[in-house]
Amino acid sequence: MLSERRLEVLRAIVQDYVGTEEPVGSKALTERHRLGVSPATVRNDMAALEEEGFIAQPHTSAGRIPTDKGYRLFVDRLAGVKPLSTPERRAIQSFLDSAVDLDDVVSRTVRLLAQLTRQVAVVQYPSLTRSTVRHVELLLLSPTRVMLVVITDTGRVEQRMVDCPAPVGEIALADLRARLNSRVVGHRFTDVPQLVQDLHESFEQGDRGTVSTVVATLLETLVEETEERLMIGGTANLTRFGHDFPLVIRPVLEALEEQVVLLKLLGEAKDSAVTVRIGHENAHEGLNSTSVVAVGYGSGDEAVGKLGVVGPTRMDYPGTMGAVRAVARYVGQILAES
Amino acid sequence: MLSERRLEVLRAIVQDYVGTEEPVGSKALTERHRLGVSPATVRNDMAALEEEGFIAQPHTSAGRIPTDKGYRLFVDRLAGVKPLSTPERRAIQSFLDSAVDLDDVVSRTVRLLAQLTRQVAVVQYPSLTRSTVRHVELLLLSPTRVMLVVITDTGRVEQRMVDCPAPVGEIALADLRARLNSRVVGHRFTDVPQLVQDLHESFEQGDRGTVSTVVATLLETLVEETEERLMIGGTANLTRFGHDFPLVIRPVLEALEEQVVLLKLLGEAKDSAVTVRIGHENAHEGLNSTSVVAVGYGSGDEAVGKLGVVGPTRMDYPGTMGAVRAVARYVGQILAES
DNA sequence: CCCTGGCACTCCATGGTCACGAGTGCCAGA
DNA sequence: TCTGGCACTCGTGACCATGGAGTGCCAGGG
Repeated sequence: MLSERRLEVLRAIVQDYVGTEEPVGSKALTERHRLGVSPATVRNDMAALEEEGFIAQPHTSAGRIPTDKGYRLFVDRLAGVKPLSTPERRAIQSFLDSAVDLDDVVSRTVRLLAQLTRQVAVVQYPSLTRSTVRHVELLLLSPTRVMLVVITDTGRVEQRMVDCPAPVGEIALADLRARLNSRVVGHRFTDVPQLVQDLHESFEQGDRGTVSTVVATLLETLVEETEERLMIGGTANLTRFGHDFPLVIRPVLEALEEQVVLLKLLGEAKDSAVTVRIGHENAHEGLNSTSVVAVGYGSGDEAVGKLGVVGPTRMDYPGTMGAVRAVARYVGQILAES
Repeated sequence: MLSERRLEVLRAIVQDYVGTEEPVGSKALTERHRLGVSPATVRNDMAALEEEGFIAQPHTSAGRIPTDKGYRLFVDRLAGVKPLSTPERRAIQSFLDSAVDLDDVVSRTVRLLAQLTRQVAVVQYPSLTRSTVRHVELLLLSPTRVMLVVITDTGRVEQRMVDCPAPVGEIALADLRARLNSRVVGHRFTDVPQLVQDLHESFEQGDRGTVSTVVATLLETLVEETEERLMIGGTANLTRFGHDFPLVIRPVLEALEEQVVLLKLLGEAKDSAVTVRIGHENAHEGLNSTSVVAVGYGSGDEAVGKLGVVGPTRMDYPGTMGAVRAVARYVGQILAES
């Protein structure tokens, strides 16, 4: 067990190192923090902390640097989440309020997060897996060409062209439209497949091909729509990684271009609380020297998406967590309103 | 006027420097290239080339490095466009052929360009300024809520919700739909505003508010749709910038995040021929140590969009130009087919 | 007139030495 | 259990010497 003071020393080390980006020694520590003990005592504490693996020295006779484990302890037990100032909150709100559509909300959120945290921001588009169908529309563009439009309860609209195997008339189409709607309206995307499974059976032989094609396209559209997309920004902040950054930055950039990796990363975050993954806690190798701070956002109690930032393990955790949490809240509000 | 041999020397310098990334001296040049003259002669030529501003030396008694002006001459007069190999072409084609929709085409193109050139790729979405309206659909979702759907001749579909100032009936809506279509179908986006200008006048007083709202939303949609968007990729290749890259990379990353800057950059490219902007020829300051190779792509003779790459001025121009040109061609083909 | 070999000069890069200072570990004493 | 003191370790930066690559210039030859 670590004594109270040793934890205090660890906290001081983390804070100083985050600020100066340089290994911190016992003397400097006692000068910058009111620990009430001498450097020699701090040295003993440091030795103990190193023994436990919370800090390390780059080389003998250099100051100490927090390890991933040290940051973990710091985040879990020593640091709170630093709330944003009132002006900051106001700025966030007004910036997000002026968004005109979903794309705009997401892109503004990314820029906001990047600017607030001075790190790389990642925002997942709101997931539609829980969306329901509000209306399905079919338009006859030519005898064998139908446009399929799906409207969701979130106000999102998707459309697709359908080439029919045989000419189709307005009347048959109206019939299909009506039956389709009566079956799927109000239901979740995920339930649609079984709801329309045997729809073609209730049609005449001649129209079955068309019905099947339309239904298939509808299912395709819904599946594709629930695919998760995301937006990133603030990559210029990667230059803040530190001196050795040429080596670090490449795998990070590569990881950032792999949407799959990022989605997995965000997916690991809990919905409700800010989740922090530090250094090697990240499964992806290229991100071993970065930390990911993420949280879910949503209009109600359920998260409809996640957002977060990627930065050096040496980051201001309380501030970053505060910013991420605040942005997630406001995004949730905005989405609930629209 | 520069003699033939001096141009040959410049070409050799550019080629060597691009390959080695180190200042090239007279002796090394004569060894690696069959110039048929001695180092001393080359030195004289170099002095002349330096006098004219085509090359420079980082410090006295170091080798020479091409200047922006030197690269310019190289691109204009000394280097051809290196065509891709047949396997490369085949790979491009099959990779692009498997794209399923427009977004996919663009994203595949970006990845392709980045991989082929090993540089940062930028692809502009096909512009819709020349598109025409194929069909306008209005759907009554609730008494005061109408969905507006616009279908373009390129198969693209856009939709928007309209909140009407007063309840509207199916009949009035059908009327509006018919008149709207008869006016705008087949016309270009840019012509639509004046075509629908006085449309509301032919409606009864009670419906005019709705008509105006719908028309306004239609115009909004078309304007927004013609807004230019783009996609970038391969930012990990920024690490190939060279030793001094920490200083160079930040402004480049910043510029890449500014869509406006990039659009302007691409906009400066000619439609039909591969355009190269070298170093300080780029208006944007952050890109003063980069070169931009861009070209328009299109399904017919007209360009519907542009694409290109951003890389260090020290780049393989013939190869890059070849790749950019080839990709643009195939993208044009793909778009023409769909 | 142009090319060539020779020569002196410049300057960067490399590597070695050295002193300094920050930081540590340990120990004896309060 | 804390503290002050002390010896020790190492990385850093300054300084210097050396080597080598490259240049500019000049005189001589085709």
